[in-house]
Amino acid sequence: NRIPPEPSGGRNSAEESVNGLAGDPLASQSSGLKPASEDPSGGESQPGTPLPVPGHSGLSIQEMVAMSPELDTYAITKKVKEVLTDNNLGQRLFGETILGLTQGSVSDLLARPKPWHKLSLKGREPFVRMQLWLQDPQSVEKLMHMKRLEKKAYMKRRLSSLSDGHSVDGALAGSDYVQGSQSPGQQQLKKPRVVLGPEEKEALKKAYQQKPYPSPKTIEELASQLNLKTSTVINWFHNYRSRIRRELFIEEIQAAGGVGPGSEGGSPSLRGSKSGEGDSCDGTESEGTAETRQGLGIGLEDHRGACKDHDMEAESEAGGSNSSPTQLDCVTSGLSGPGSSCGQAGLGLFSLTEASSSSSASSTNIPASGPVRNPRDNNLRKKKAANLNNIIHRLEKAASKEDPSEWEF
DNA sequence: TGAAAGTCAATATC
DNA sequence: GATATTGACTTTCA
Repeated sequence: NRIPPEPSGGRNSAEESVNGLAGDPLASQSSGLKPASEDPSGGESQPGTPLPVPGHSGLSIQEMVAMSPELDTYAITKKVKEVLTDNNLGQRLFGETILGLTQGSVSDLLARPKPWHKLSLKGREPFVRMQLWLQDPQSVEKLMHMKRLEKKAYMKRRLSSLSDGHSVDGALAGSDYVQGSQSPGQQQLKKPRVVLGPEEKEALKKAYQQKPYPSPKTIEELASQLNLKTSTVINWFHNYRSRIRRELFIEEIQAAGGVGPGSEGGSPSLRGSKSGEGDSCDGTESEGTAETRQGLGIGLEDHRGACKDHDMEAESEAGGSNSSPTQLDCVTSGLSGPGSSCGQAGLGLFSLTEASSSSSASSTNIPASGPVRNPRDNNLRKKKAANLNNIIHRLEKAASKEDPSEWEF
């Protein structure tokens, strides 16, 4: 992975920023800006653990990551978002200058940080960088300075392009900063981005519910039925599994009562029909997650194991009957409604696959009687029902096997 | 070696 | 214009 080019020709790569945190020549100007971290040691929601400053300690960022104590990734991202918002600093500038990441990555990282213990060394690096940045009393000043430099450079380009009779965009397009170092010829060779339609996504999600780890044969079939490349289907499954897992981490933190986004009502899993529509691998939703799992003693690793088990079950079931359509038929035909023989695989007592994709409580099959509940309660109920489904399904599976050694939990 | 993790960058959305 | 999403790809890990 490369570090993005420098925006304005200045010394602002992430590496330099980190290594230069202690000794940056930028003068501290009193501007009334909210300091990045008035209390580096951290208040209740503050990123807590102060790190040694690389410039002083002589450590590389990798060494610092390796030596770093456990950091509260949620508190760090929360604080970073706060500082960026308060000072009107963009994710792009922050990402490219401080983290060496692109805007999209920064957005993702800030919105869905993974817990420290789930991160690899490489994954921890941005959080260490953020922590260092927060610790730096001049962090905001430096970034503001960078912003000014960028603006200056932009104005300069605009002026010169105007005098040359070229558009600014044209001038920008020719720079590394905007387009990278590709020549126009290379740009034309670029593959167009595949954008999956809602039907395709729906079919893939249904397929995922039945087989989170599809066999190559299933992938082939899915690809041909959806008219996609097999690599697209493979990528989709990789990405979906990965993103579902991340949603689960968020939920786990929330359930643990941490500083997670839930404390502000911003759980990604509850964002309506976007990424929150994620399903867990065994026919339930991602919402059937930590809270419930913890209560029932099912951890994430167990959950993942269940995915594979379920996959194998689905695999054997799919090819096992001649009298009913295969699961794949059901997935791609969209005929899994009531009365159809489709849509039953992987479901327990409550049918949550389709209905609970909506954030509306009434869309679940959970009885609506009783006192009016707030959305949080409904979500909890959905989670519990979904998890119950999962357990019941596996119990049923287990019970259907004569040899106890074949029971799968 | 396959799956997960991490990231880019095009595109969508606000 | 800034931020969010997501398909594709590379790197890391078990």
